[in-house]
Amino acid sequence: MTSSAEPVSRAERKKQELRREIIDAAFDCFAERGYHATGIADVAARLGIGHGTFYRYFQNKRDIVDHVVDDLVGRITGALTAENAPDAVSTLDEYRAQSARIGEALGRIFGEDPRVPRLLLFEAPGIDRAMAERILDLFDLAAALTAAYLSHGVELGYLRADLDVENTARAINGMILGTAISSLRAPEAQAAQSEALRRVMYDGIAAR
Amino acid sequence: MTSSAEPVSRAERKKQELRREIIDAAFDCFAERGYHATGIADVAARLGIGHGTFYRYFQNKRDIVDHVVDDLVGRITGALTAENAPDAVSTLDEYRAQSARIGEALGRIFGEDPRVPRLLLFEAPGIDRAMAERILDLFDLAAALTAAYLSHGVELGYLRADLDVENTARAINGMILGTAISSLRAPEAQAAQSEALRRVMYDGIAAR
Amino acid sequence: MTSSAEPVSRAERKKQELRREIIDAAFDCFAERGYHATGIADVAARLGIGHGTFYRYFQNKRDIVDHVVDDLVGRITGALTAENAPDAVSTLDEYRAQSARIGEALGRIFGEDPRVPRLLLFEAPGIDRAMAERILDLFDLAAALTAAYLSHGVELGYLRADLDVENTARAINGMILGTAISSLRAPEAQAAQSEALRRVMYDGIAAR
Amino acid sequence: MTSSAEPVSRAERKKQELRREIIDAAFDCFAERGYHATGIADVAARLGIGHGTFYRYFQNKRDIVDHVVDDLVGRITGALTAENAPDAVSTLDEYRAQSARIGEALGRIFGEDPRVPRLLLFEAPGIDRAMAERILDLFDLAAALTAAYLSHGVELGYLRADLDVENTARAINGMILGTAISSLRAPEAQAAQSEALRRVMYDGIAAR
DNA sequence: AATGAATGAGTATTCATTCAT
DNA sequence: GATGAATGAATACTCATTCAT
Repeated sequence: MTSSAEPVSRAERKKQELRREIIDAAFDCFAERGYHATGIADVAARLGIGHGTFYRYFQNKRDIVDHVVDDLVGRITGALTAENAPDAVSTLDEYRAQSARIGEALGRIFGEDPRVPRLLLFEAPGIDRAMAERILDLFDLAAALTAAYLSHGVELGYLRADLDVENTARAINGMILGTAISSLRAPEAQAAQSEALRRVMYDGIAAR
Repeated sequence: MTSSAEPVSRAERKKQELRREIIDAAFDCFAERGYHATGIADVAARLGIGHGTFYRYFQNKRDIVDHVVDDLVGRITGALTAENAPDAVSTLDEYRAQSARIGEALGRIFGEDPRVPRLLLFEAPGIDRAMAERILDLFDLAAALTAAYLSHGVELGYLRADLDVENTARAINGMILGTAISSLRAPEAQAAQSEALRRVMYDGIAAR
Repeated sequence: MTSSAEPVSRAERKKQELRREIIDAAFDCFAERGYHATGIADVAARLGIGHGTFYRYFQNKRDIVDHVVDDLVGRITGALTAENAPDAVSTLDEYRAQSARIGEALGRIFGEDPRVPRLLLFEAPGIDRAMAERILDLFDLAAALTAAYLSHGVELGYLRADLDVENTARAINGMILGTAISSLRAPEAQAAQSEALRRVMYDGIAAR
Repeated sequence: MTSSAEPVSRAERKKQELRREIIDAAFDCFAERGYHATGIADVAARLGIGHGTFYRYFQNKRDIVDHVVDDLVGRITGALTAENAPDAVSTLDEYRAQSARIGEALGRIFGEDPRVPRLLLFEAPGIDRAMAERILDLFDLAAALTAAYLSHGVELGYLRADLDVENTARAINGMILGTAISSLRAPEAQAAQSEALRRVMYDGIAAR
């Protein structure tokens, strides 16, 4: 009765905790051994729980990977909202600072843990058509965000007035993607990569 | 014995032909239904051959996908060599023409048949670690080629002298990758994509 | 300790009540969805109790179905004893009246609720050998009762003196069985069925 | 080329043979251990084949039991057609002879191998609703046949003119059913059972 | 050389039962 | 006493691969 008013009892909290742990363990397994090579038993064993327990928390193997991706997508979109939302800045200085923050945030997410790009870019798309579509949705979402960001830059007069924001957004996201993939093999090159990306973006490659 | 000197007898030719057809059929299946969802029986059925026959031409399921990827890699590197090799040009005009040719060729390969990027980027990396490494190798190769191309551009004075060719190459390849992925959903936007890519590359996005 | 002498305390009564409800719920489930398709969780959910609670009242899934069958067998034998016991009548008129009463009673039990024949004839025998034997025991019991009834009829001079009571009893019970099964699909035909059964029984089908 | 005209090659014949053996083995298993207690592996092991082979011949476990039942139904209807068809006789003597033949045939099918009634009456109805319906269909079919047989008897003046053929048919079939069930425990009583059945049928049980 | 019948390793999933709370 | 979270034994089914014909 004391804490019955709170929406979460201790049992409920325990439950959410285990749910979280299962998602994490599944992420580990899928990223390390691959979705198809991972059995539910592997995920359960990693947590030291019975594999029947898994099915108390998730419908089936396909279900968990959706939640794993949800989780990653949440992390990424979290990095691109709030203070980093396209319209959260209004001066050039702020714009530049935001630009740097976004780069850093993405760099941290993708670069710190190579399992993130591995799962999202290498494992997920091959799971099935529905998942491939989810990843494409994610690219579309990212393109829309970047486009909004560019539009804002054009409005501020910071970027070229004739910029094709939509397609340029996709090109820039492609560069970020390339950085993420590079980081799978050469994590140490990430800073230089980001710098190169920024230079291409702002200055192009042509001699003046 | 009579014709053992000749590299290819009629039987041998037949054999090579079927081998080729199996690779193509496997490509079709893998790209359309996915590697794991495709059975050897599906590939054989598409050709109207017995599925036992498959094993007379390829070791196993894993073997064939390697050959499918070989085939695609060959097509891509083919587009980037000969007249499009990094050092095949020596004037700015040639350099620009080559640049356009490469863009066109890649656009054709990736854009004309969405199954190519789908297999190479969405299916292959998730098959297993070895295949993921192959795809990363492919990215490295592409980066090396692009870097050589950029170096040449710098030497010619066409590109910025302080260009970080290695990392810029990866950024540019990332943009190409982004274009290829975009083409999965919006093939009609490809031309505009390429144009945006080129403008970013040569001019950057900043207002002057 | 205080009321250990009394056979039923309030708690004990509660317990018996829930026990009864579990049996009924199990009967419902088994008859509607089938024994194998029914989970203990289904039975518990129907009562709104936790499925762990089930095991405080019954040993296991196999145990409960025994009790469900017990219950039905009790209902049936109840209809065939007391005033309907084979030797409860002594005149032809009483015999006839008893005959009608038995028919009515069985008709009510089997006909009113098709789940009774469904469980007893369709579900139970397939559960396992032991249960099949129980059902055969039930047939034997019914045959013995009917045989006693026929013997009595012979003694009263109401039935043919040369009647093979044992085997005729089984034949008659077979007809009742047939009626019960028919009622699964055509409950409305039950009265006509019973009439036809009686006519065959008493008059045969041959023209005179 | 020699025998390519024949619809069945040796391979095809082999295939049909194994198919037949699987049905028989499944019948054995289902009748002896029960449908649910029987695994596909059991059926395969009984034949000394790999259990994967089973799936080359039947869709799934549910599929095979349908074929087993088909087989039994075929045997039974076979006994009730041709010379035993309701309208295959035209004189009283023939009618009686046919009656005896049918009794004999059914007695042989049900009595010789107790696994037949066990599977059909004890196992099949509890498998699932669809199978229960099949069994009810079988009862309906049998009732229709018996009714036709009785109608014919009425026309011939052999049976009571006021006979309720439909319901009487079901009563009679019930007696046959009773005999079949009895034979599970007392196969030796079958002849006496049949005789009692016939006497009830033709003469009734009442004293004259 | 081609075939496809046979094979069985491998795996996702269910559900009766237990037991700590 | 009641609960339901945890468990893992059990099993149907798939499909890559082999090999006799």
